[in-house]
Amino acid sequence: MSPTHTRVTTPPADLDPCGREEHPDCGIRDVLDRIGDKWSVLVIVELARGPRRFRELQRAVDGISQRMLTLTVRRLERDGLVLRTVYPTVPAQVDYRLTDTGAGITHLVKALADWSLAHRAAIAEARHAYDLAHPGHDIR
Amino acid sequence: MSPTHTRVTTPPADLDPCGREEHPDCGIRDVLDRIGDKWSVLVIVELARGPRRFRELQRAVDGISQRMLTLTVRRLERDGLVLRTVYPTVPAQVDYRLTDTGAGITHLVKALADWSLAHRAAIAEARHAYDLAHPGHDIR
DNA sequence: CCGAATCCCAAATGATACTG
DNA sequence: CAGTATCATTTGGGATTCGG
Repeated sequence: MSPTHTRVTTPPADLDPCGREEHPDCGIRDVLDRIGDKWSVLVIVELARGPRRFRELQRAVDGISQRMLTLTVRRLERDGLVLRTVYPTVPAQVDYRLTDTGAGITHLVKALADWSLAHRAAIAEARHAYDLAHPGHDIR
Repeated sequence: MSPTHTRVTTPPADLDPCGREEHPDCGIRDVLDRIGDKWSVLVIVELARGPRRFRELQRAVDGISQRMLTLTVRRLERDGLVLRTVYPTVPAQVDYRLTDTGAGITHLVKALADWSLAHRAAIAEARHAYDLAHPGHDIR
């Protein structure tokens, strides 16, 4: 039959913009603002393999500009995920390593990567089908 | 001694842009491009609580514009994470729900949220300390 | 080697008005 | 209600140059 229930949800979404009850909306924004950018995760992944110097990181991440690497590691340092150590040699030498907190995030990253690999094919297929069904409809 | 190798980077970055060896870099980019934007995760979280109509979603997510909600759900639909159903009533009625694939991603999101909540305080503190130690140094 | 400073472009998002 | 169309703005990020 047809849906007879008129009111559907319409909860008081005004109060408490964060997560009332138990759903985790708000916390999520926090993480995503931190690792959702273009490079942070890749840097974390590389650092998860061991301490790295600046140039090593730049070579490993492949494609990152000097400016973005600087910004990325600085933000990670600011959030306490990465420890930055400067050796007053000449020329300068700086190494980066994950803090304990930063190391903990690698588990999440791993889970993300696993899920992605597991569903990559399905997603690609869905996209292909969508694009066939909606020619000229550009939403990218 | 000094580094005798003159050439610095400029490697054949064209070949194998993805991850050689076994590290999962590439897959990660895939997921992040999908859920790393400003709204996708919030929409997914809301849909995880049950099917929603367009307006319901907009009210629930709180802050999202009509335009961005449209774009977000369209992309999720394209990737096969969300199923969009149009009822040819008047006025129009459309509902959105997670596909099985989309539902599976909620576990990741949950893990992300949990981690975030668990470390939120530590991160806030780290930021505060950093900002105190680096006054006027804006890296946001 | 490790950055900071500057300039500039492209993409993401927001605001607003209009429509079936 | 559920969008589409435009325009304005903000943001992310690349290229280049300079300095310790």
